[in-house]
Amino acid sequence: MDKKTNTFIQVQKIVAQIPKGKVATYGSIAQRAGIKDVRIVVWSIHKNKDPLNLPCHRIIKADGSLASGYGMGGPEEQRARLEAEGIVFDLKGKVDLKKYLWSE
DNA sequence: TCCATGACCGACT
DNA sequence: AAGTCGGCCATGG
Repeated sequence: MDKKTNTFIQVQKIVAQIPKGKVATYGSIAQRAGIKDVRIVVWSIHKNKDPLNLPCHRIIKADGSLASGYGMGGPEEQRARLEAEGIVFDLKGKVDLKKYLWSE
């Protein structure tokens, strides 16, 4: 419960604030969290055991493509969840970051 | 305590 | 255009 939780909370709080129908990239979250490395964000989410409070399916890569290694049934599961929220994928299987990227 | 790894991103060649 | 490398934070063995 020391600094590890501190960083964890940063990411958790930000991710939890992602509005429905929007997506965020690792880099954006890292920047918002004040972290200089996206790895911390990755670690926080990947190590997270509570996906209910952390919509990791809304987190994608900077290219607009879905993250790999999704441990919930594969990218198709993630895509289905995003589509259910109104996110549309192009023919390349990517998300239109210009429209769906969560920017405040 | 040191070494290696991680659901990534950006810049450079 | 595509491949390579560094970044710099935390975890696990």
